[in-house]
Amino acid sequence: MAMLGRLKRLADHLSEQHAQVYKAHDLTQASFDVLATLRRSGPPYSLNPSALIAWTMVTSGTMTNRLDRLEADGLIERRPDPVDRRGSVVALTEKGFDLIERVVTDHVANQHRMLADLPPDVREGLEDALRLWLSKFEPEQS
Amino acid sequence: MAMLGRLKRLADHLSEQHAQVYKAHDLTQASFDVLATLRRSGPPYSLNPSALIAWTMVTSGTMTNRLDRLEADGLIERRPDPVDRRGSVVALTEKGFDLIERVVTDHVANQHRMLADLPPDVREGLEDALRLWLSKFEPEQS
DNA sequence: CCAAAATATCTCGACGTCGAGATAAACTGC
DNA sequence: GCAGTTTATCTCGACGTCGAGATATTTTGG
Repeated sequence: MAMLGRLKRLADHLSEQHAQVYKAHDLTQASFDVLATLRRSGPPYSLNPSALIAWTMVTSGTMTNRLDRLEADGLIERRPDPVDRRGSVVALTEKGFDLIERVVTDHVANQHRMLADLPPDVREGLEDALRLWLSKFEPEQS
Repeated sequence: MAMLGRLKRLADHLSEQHAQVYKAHDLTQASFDVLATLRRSGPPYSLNPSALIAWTMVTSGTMTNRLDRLEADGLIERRPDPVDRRGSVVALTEKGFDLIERVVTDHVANQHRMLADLPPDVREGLEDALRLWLSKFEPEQS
């Protein structure tokens, strides 16, 4: 019973920790997600909005809004898609790339720090339990 | 590493499950929290906004907004506080009380259903791990 | 080829949240 | 008593999200 509350509160605390890292670089979870997705896609660090929507699992309205802000901040660029005039291609600018490199470094360090709070055996048990429970909601991965 | 993502996704799925119950009664997590807090306070099912703010851990602006909606829906009433003219007293209306009774019933059943997905031994391990980890963020309870 | 269906993206209004700042009333210390 | 501080609540603007509904373009089936 109380476990559900604890799980949620813990997740909230962890998100808050993450948010602090983003904030130190003037980003939010939302903007980090987009930039990190572009970075993860590898050179030339560009994807169309549809792909970003699929990866980040937000609605198109939300993505438009995110891209508007990132573009205004000069972190991404929207270019016309050469092969589909309905669409566009979103690419990291140099400024955006440099920023996300730095943020990811901090982000990863932060994740290690968070996990370091947990003894290895507890962590393994937790890992297994989460995987099992999550499988009830996300049947298969690959 | 991936564990942090799983934890968050699991928490999101569970929240989503909760949200479905609320939605079936035309409530949101936000409005449920307020009504449930009032109900939990026992007769006469009333608290002032400050107390609600403390229990639900939201800002005063958020609480004003929540109360406005709940009042418009006739689920709560705002009465002047007889002993402090700065404040007011928020009370469940009969309609609000009847509603939250029903929702809580469903909510509890839903929680049991969610936990039933988990074998008892896994659950105990998870419980302990969560408690331990959470204690790093919430040092003491009582 | 073309009409109909599908797709890519944007627009817009509603909601929920925060946080800074207003307002009014109640306390506090002389 | 009263000036200064604290407290209770509300207001307001910014942000982020969703979802329904444009709009433009591409794809599909005959």
